[in-house]
Amino acid sequence: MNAFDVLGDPVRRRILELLAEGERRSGDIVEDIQQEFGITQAAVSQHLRVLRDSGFANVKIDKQRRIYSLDARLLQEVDDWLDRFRSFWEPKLGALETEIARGKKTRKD
Amino acid sequence: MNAFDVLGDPVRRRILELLAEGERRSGDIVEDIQQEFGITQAAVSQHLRVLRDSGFANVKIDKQRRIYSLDARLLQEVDDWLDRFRSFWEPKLGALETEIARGKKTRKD
DNA sequence: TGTTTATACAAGTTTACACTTATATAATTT
DNA sequence: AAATTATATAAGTGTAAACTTGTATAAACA
Repeated sequence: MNAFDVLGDPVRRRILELLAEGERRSGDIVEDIQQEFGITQAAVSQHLRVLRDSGFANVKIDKQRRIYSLDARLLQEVDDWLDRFRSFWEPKLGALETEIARGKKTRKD
Repeated sequence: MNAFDVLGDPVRRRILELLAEGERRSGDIVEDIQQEFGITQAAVSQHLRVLRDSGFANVKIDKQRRIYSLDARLLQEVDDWLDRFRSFWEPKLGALETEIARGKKTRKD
């Protein structure tokens, strides 16, 4: 599943938003998502699997808990893809200004 | 179809990339996409429809030609959504610097 | 040790969507 | 006017994916 397909699902986007605030136990995520979307624990778990498999999230096992955290690399790739469209909405800046400001990886880090 | 779902398809992403370079006739797009993806004219036309309907593209009729152009607003929305994740890859900047550089619509323009 | 808690996985169902071929519509050319 | 070109639409099909219910696994607790 490509990054955009993963992001296509509102539940997964919400999970990523939650993870943007920090690590979270699977159960907590399940709770939040059930509140908002009314789906089962199994369904949430499957979304978490997609996020793991696609590279958007990492898991740490702590006894019988699973601690999920965000892996932002694919989101950054999305951000990079958007570069070619930015001229449509960003004011034109000097090259240096832009580079400084956007923290562009001039050297692929 | 939400913005991310629209972007989930590689053919549609490619069409948007083409449109980022400027307006294009349907037929030209069809040609390019057929080269790259080997799908029929009908399939490309359907993708163009999705792009129209979802708000990613506008069409101008010129005799029997359809001239497609990019509507970047939804892409900007995606960009805005990414804001909450940027701290994961962007160096921390002063607030003013950031605002200047990213062309933030502090005043909804 | 038996029950509960935390989580994942399996199997089945439904629906959406990315295609295909075939056809429609309208402008253009011969 | 007939044939061709440019494009869209219609109808049908296969597949993927988002769910469901039910079960497995492993740790925690009583």
